[in-house]
Amino acid sequence: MIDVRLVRDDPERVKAALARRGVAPEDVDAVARLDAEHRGALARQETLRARVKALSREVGEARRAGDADRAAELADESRRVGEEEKAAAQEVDGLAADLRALLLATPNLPADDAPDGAGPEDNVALRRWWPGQDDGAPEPVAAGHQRVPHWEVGSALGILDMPRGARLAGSMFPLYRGDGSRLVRALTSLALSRHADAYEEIRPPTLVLTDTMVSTGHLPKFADEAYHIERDDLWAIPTSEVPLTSMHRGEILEEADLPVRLTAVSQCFRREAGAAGRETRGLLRVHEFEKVELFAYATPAQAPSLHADILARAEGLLRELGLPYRVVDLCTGDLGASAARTFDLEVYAPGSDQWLEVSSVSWFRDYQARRANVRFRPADGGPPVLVNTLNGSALAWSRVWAALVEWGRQPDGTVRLPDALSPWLGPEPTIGPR
RNA sequence: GGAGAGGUGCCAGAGUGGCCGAAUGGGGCGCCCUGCUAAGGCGUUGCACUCUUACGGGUGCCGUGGGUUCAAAUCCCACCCUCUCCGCCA
Repeated sequence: MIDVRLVRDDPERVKAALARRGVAPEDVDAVARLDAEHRGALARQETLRARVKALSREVGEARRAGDADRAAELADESRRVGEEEKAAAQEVDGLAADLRALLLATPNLPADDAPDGAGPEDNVALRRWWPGQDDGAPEPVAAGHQRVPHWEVGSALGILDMPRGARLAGSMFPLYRGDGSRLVRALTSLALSRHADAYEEIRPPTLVLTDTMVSTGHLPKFADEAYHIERDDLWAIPTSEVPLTSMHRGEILEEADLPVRLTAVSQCFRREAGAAGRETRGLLRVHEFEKVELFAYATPAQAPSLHADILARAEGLLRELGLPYRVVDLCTGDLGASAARTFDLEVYAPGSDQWLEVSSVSWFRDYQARRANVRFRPADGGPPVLVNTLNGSALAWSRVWAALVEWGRQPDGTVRLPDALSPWLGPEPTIGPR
């Protein structure tokens, strides 16, 4: 949620910033108008309320003084004012709800240095990396034996069983088997151990309350994208960013304790409503996947270096895994609603012949913290200030799994995996036919 | 799931429907005293919204949400959470 005060004090700046991501200026005007109406109504209601309280106090005083007539008279007047106050309060509540709904639907202001653009086609590819690049190796060209999509490799080796996953849960719910399953586990272990130096490991709940989903901005706008368990009114998290953002919800942290750095592994659930066809084969797009997340609560001053740290760690893992990737700076038109700046990491998968998004590293400024009400008390003792939140995947395993299997496929059909996974899969890890 | 107890400020812990944003103690912070330390003395100690150029006001918050009342931490209802016992269970 953006700061309504900013709309109040500098509407032109908000309009200019939001125009970069396609929000009409009238929408900002509507917020400003509703805010003014709300405050006017609030002032009226509070004045009436103060009058009721003053009269009530006088009733008590008159009673104690033994003046029953005077007391009855004052009580009558207080009742009358109370009726007015009740009506005024209703108006205030209505306006407040409207204002909140509008603010929740308003996206974050993009960072000044986020590139302008209307959609994915305007994203800026910042850099590419591939194994051996530093030593002058040319960008790799996939050989014929690597041009086999992972769903074919997976079923040939018996490590990925999409048909049986579909039997259990419907399409787009993968079922990993044998070494395929071990590979997922190894990737999680690798990532968590790499982040353990600075990030506290968390195992959050996978099902959360509505408030928790609202804090990150996943509700109310993207309700169709999430699985909802109606009977208990719980939501399946689309990413552990959701529970991590709410971990300190409503708290006032000490500046000395910042940054708070967290890492978590969780299952992630996405309905992917409307998605079907070529883009969804195999593991390209699934309803459930496992992901290791990096997350930080920070002061505004700390935020940029943490954004860089999370990105560097995600890239570091891809380099260890030897997967060619590119870093994409999302343009204002493609930025998620809550984010001010986002870098996507995309891995090239030769068999699927696609760049696959395996991480999204975002800086939210105080947009999420305002919803979640997470603040810190400055070391100099001033009033509490909203924290900044940042997060990024490091990494999402379904697509990494796909890319590893495709790049690793040998002419004989076996799959050679990176040595970084040896601690969990043994020396020179290779997946052969069962 | 059943029975019982309880949820008050940073912590502990009082609280009769009006004089309670809340006693008291501890902690924190500031000052004083003491050569230093300990002890002691004095003071101070929430968050949010809102009005005002400012000084300074107003409103809300005693688990959450409703209700009763001229007036609610205090009475009523619902829900949530914690604890104890029982049941069930990986």
